[in-house]
Amino acid sequence: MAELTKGEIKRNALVKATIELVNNSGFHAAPMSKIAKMANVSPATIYLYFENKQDLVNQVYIEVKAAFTEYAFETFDPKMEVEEGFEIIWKRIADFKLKECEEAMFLAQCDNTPMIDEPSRQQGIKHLQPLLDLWERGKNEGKIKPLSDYILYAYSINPLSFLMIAQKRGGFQLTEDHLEEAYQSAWSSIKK
Amino acid sequence: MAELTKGEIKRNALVKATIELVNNSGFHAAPMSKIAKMANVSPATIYLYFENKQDLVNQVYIEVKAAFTEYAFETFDPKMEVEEGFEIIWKRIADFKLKECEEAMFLAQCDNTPMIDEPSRQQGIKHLQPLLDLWERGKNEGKIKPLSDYILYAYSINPLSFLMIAQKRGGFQLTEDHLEEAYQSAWSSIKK
DNA sequence: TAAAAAAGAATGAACGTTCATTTTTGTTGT
DNA sequence: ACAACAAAAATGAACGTTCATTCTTTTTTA
Repeated sequence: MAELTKGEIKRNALVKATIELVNNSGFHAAPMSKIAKMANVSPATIYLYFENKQDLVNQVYIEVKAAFTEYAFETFDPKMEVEEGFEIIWKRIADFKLKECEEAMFLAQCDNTPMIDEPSRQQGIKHLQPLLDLWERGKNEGKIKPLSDYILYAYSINPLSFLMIAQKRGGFQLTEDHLEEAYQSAWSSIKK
Repeated sequence: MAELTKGEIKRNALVKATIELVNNSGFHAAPMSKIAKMANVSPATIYLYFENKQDLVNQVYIEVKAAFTEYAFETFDPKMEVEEGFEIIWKRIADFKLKECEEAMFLAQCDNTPMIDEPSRQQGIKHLQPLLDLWERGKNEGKIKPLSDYILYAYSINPLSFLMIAQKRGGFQLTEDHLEEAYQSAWSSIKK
């Protein structure tokens, strides 16, 4: 286990509390006082680690996004065949969205609102490069449709966000079978 | 043109102002005073038309959602063949998301945050029934994959939301060609 | 001219942030 | 090993502001 200083522990608690509260109530109903209480910390302590509320959510966003992409590419190797690489990345992303549901919900909310300021959002996008490179190669090898990265993402990766939210809100249970179906849909919409 | 009473005009201005402000700043930075100012109305006047702020966004959500689905199904007829029906609905939805960008952005934000309370959200879902019925028929006729409605929606309709936001945020221009490609991706991921 | 609609100013609560203190930590001299 | 103490971390209370909402008055409508 990594050695965590007392400060890091407190900071992590604040990050976790922010995610949980923003997920369940939204930015507008996640006051600093509640975040502090949930992290067992004084409101004033937050300002030892973050400049202000905006800085807090920006930093949480960047960190969660980084954790997400690190997880997504962990078992991927750029030397893999395009088909195998895509399947591995896709399934890691699916894993993350279903297992680290809180984090993924937070990202979805950030990506669909003006909650995060633009520089932080840009920062979050950079990490996706390995997937874009893989697609580039897939297009060159004639294995992937010659579409814009935005369209490829919209039809292969992004649907997972919708399914995750549907699952979280109830009324839909995403089983292993569903996952395999979803993967087939994803691949069939981008493969040549 | 429909005859609008003075009250209806004021109410519409409030709805429009709410959409614009929430889109650009988020719920947390869209105070009643600004909404009122943008609608050229006194803050107190808002309370003649809406109970409170939550009621305001709930009502806006329900109305925009209703306008969206009315537009989506306007040229659709349940007697159509499944393929034709789907294409027509899909393209109407695409139209709406690209032309009525403000309204569509607002819906995307509502659908991905706890901004709207649960009853209002349920209310908004109901309108999609014609599409679900079409899919049901498509499955029975062996034209559409026997997948959960959630997965069908995630892979055929929802990607449009992602593309719309990407377009709005810049860096991506959704041309007519792109649209046709997107439609083909949508159809190929749900057709049997 | 009465009723309805609208306005601006007022109100109290809640919020983000800061301040004055206290507590904890780590270092030094014995 | 430990007392003394300075620096850092953390706190609860307090501050000024902003917000949603209401109240009283004025304007518009019928």
